[in-house]
Amino acid sequence: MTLGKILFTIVKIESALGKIDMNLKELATQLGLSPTTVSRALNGYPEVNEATRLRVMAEAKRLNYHPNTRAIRLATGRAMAVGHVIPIATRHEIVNPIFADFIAGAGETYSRNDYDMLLSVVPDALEEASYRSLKSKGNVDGVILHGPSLNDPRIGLLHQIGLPFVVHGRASDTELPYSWLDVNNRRAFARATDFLLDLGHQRIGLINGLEFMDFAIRRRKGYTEALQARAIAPDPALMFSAEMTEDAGFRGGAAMLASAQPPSAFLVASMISGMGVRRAIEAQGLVMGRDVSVIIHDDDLSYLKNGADVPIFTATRSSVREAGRLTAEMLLAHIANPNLPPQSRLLEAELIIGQSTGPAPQAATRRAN
Amino acid sequence: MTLGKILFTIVKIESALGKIDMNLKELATQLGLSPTTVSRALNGYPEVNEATRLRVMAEAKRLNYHPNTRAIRLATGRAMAVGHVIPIATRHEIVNPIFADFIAGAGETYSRNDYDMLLSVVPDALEEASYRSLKSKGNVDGVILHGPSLNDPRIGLLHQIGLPFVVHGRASDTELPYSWLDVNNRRAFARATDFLLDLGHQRIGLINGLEFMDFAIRRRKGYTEALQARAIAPDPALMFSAEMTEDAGFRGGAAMLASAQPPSAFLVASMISGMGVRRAIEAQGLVMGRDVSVIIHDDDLSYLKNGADVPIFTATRSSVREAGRLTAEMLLAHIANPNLPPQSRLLEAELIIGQSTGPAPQAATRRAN
DNA sequence: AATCACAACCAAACCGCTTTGGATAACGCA
DNA sequence: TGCGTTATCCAAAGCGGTTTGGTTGTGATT
Repeated sequence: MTLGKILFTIVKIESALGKIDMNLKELATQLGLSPTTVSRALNGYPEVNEATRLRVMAEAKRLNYHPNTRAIRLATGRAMAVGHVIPIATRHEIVNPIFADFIAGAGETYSRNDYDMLLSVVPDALEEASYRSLKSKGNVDGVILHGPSLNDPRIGLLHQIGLPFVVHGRASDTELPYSWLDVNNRRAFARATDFLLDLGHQRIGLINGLEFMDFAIRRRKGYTEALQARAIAPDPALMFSAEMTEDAGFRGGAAMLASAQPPSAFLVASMISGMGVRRAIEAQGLVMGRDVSVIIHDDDLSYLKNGADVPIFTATRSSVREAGRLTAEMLLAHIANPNLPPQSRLLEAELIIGQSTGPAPQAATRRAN
Repeated sequence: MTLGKILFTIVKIESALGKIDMNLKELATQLGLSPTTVSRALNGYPEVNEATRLRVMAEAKRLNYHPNTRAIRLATGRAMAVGHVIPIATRHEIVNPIFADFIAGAGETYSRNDYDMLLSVVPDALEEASYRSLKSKGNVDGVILHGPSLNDPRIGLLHQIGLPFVVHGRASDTELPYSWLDVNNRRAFARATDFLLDLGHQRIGLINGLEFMDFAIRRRKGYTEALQARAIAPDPALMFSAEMTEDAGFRGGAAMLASAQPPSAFLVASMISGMGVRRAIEAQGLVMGRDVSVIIHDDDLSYLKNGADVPIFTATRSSVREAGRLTAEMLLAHIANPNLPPQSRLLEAELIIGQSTGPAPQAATRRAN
């Protein structure tokens, strides 16, 4: 018998002894009280003598009593859980680092409020069924909707099945009222564009996310509006849209740089695609920040910091983790009070100046003219 | 009244009418049967006439009956859920894209088996309490342990509280038996080192993950063993250990390249740190794959593909998403049969040849001698 | 014809908590 | 002294399923 096995056995015995799993009835018996009173004592109801309450709580702690969540849920009809449905396959972009950070933020809120977070990873085609079953089986009290598209059908669906929800982002063109939290993507990209224009850049490439996603639409709008405000006609050759991967960033950037009238600056949808754009710039033998400027949108991911003290990229920054925290709080408020009218919250991104931007080089300016 | 409000109202009314929420008893009454028989019919028990079963199932579908999960859980004592505890703050490296892909894979398995996935995001200090409450409150039937460290205390804890679990990775020096699934990190890095040595590289830098993590320890072991097998003494100046971020990859790579005896090749822990290393190489005016070779470990992340057809990086590749699927399957097997002895599974990484490696340049070879 | 096995179904207990609707005793006040 | 309050506590009925321990009717067996 190895040491491992011996330890294992000891642990087994210990845990067997300790496994008298306490329940309300047992605890009540031990205390010489009724389950009713014990339940009320523990849940802070007023009709319990304060001395009794203290005695109950002490005994509960001593006997290591923890109410069975399953029973509470059945009795109260609440799930004490929030769902996040993640469709995979075609919309796989959702399994991305941005999503991970959002989840981490939301999870913090749930933990603080004793809510569980349920993640459903389902094939695209089953997404609707997934929401329905979440509701009808009573698994969750509400959900957070991720990655809304232009006129997202899920909003109508959730309304219809009566499941409280908050959208992370917005869905343009949707008539139904709903709660949402979003970053002011339009303004962020307009400001970034303005910043580049102020530096003298005339040809600015847009490396956008997929443009059936609402946030990407708004970013393009901010970009084009800022250009038009200075009487510059947006050039379709300077607009690229794809998933926000390193590879896509590279391809989009490389294609534009190879064209007859290359841009002298880029506006990029994410840190990761920004790294691809940088690679494309360097592959041309150019230097980012000197020959070509880049501004990214920085979701302030915990593992993908935009540099330590000095940011690598000039960026429009907004913490997606914080967004997760706040969105979850909004949802919990709606769950606590179902009559709450739809709420919304628009976060502003801050413009961070890093090393990736500089005045438009003369050569580039000449080329542009 | 806006169109939105009208639509909203219509939807409200519709959903109010449709909300007769069916339950077992109701369904049984409609069918003229007892709840017992209906339950058995739906759950596939043999003591039900086949014709009756079909009638029950048809009626259940017609009336849109879905059993209440909370009730099932209470009645059966099973949670039908698996937990993943994610500590934040100091060990925040866990909220990383690799984790996200693992979760996506595990989630697929859960969905297929009608299990829920519970994510608990808790502050470091509360991690132990979190496991205990998951168990005592009966929220989950088992958990998956992430990111094991050298002699991970959580393994003893889970044994003690009697919660079924499977470890993603391994914990060296742990005496207790436990189930795990891991990539053969030692062999992967040994093979990669061999490959570089075969190309003539003599000085190979290691850009490793944090070395209190088990996988990082094994990778270093593979690296040093391969060197020693060719009578090359590992040089501490060529070993760097940090979180697997782009920035850390850059710093580690830059420092080594700036030294008196720079490496002609790097072995890097992840795609992301690899991108940092590439930046460091290019910052020196060198070309990756020609002047300096790089091999990364590629977790085959869905959003961070290592190039399209031709891999950017030569890499040791192993899909972490697939690992998630398999680990979850192992756990479900243990939950289904608690007497199952500990299982383990070691996945081999494949060596992918990309554009980031080439023969050691003469200059580098001379410098190394 | 009596017995038995078996197929098909059901009543009621149970899971562990919450909550409704009292019950009891002490207290306050006319 | 009598009665309404108030403070405490409790029995029992849910919540919506599963499961135990039957019951009933029918055809086969002897």
